[in-house]
Amino acid sequence: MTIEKDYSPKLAVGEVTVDRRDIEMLEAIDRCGSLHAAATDLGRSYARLQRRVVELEAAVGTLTERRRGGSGGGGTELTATAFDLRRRFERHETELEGVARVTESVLSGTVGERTGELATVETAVGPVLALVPEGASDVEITVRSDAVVLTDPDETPDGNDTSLRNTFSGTVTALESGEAITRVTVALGEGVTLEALVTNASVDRLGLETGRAITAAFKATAARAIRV
Amino acid sequence: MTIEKDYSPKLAVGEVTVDRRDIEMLEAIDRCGSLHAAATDLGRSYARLQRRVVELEAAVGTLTERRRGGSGGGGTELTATAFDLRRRFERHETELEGVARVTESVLSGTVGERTGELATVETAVGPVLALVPEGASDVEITVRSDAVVLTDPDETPDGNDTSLRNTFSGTVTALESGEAITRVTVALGEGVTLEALVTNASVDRLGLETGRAITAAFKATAARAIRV
DNA sequence: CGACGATGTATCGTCATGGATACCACGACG
DNA sequence: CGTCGTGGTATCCATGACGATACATCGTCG
Repeated sequence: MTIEKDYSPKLAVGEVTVDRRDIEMLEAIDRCGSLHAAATDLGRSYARLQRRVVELEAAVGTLTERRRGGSGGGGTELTATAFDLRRRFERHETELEGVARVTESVLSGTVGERTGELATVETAVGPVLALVPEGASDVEITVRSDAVVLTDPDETPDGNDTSLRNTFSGTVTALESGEAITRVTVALGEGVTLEALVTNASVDRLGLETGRAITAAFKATAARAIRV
Repeated sequence: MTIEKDYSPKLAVGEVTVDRRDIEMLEAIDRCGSLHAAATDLGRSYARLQRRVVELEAAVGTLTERRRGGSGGGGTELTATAFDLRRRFERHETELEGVARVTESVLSGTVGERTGELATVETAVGPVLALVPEGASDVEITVRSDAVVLTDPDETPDGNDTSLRNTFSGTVTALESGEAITRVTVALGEGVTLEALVTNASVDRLGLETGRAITAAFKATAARAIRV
């Protein structure tokens, strides 16, 4: 049985929450030019659409200019606020989609020294600096594959001045190439692997191939732990 | 009116989708030792809980061992599958929470050369390699602040052999420090800024302060564009 | 000045979700 | 062998979301 990560993006504005359906409604209004046309286009009822627009505007501000009478009987157009809301929602949705589509690596360990929300976690492959929930002791750290940076071990100075706080030496064990992107599996030893999503250009530049020694790094702020 | 990013994590398993409420149900069963006790503890009805457990098990597999009769009248315990499902859900939830809590930077531009899902986007501060949806031309790129890596410009060789495909020179314009983490704002010029979430230790190591010249980098696979 | 097509608004019926209740089956233990 | 607290199942009802319908309002244009 395959389990797939799913999600539903929302924007919370005071009491109301804007969901995908609301955004689709705004898009239909923009596309059709009137609430009536948008309602029929979406297969929804005019009454609900109208009430929802009023609800949203009470929370977010003016989203539409609704005119009645006149040639064509009137119509409704979106305001800049509405377009802004839509862009904001789509950015949020895209980020969430990224989380759902990207693979993650899991590192198990126990929490050591802590400062604020950051803590050192002792794992099989050494200490990892990660965001750890309050009061946790045994944890699993998840690292998104699009947050893992690969570097040539020969070119990496030991005390490199970057904000990448977690670096590991490993060996490439698998490459899965797409049209522009390759998923690289790096074995860190002790049976622990880290996946990295890199461009095919990076694969060439770094000379990535099975067996190649490589350095994998990720930021502490991109590593999140859960209690286990 | 402040807009907050929200979300609801789900796991899709065939026809059924597991949501936060299901996980809370499993946790209550584990905590209370029986469906009846879990139902009263959650303020829900026994009947619904029981039916939901059956529904979930039809999709996911055996989640509980339910015994009736005996001393105490029986009881229900979770299986390893249930604990595994819970951990999986919580990892997913934590990743999504990361998206919602972290700030993002936005870069506007137009799409240039494309290979597969990757494309070069011309922005005010130069070309950016990002994941771009099919057929888009004018886009906004979002970059999560926990995906931005800061490096010392003096120590960064021009053709560094990393999988960080987007690097920019900039100046630190703001620092907002928490207990362990600092949000750094980097001005790239042309009014474009990039935010980076780094540990306080990195702030010290890199000598970050307002006015400091710095190099900001992020992976192409961590930059996602939306049509605009 | 009436027609038209849009915006507003109220009301009703339908459907899904979920609690409330009742009743049966089960099995160790006193 | 009855009691007790569990699991298992069916039925009823409240609630909310939403479509369907009906009707009033508005303002330009023929």
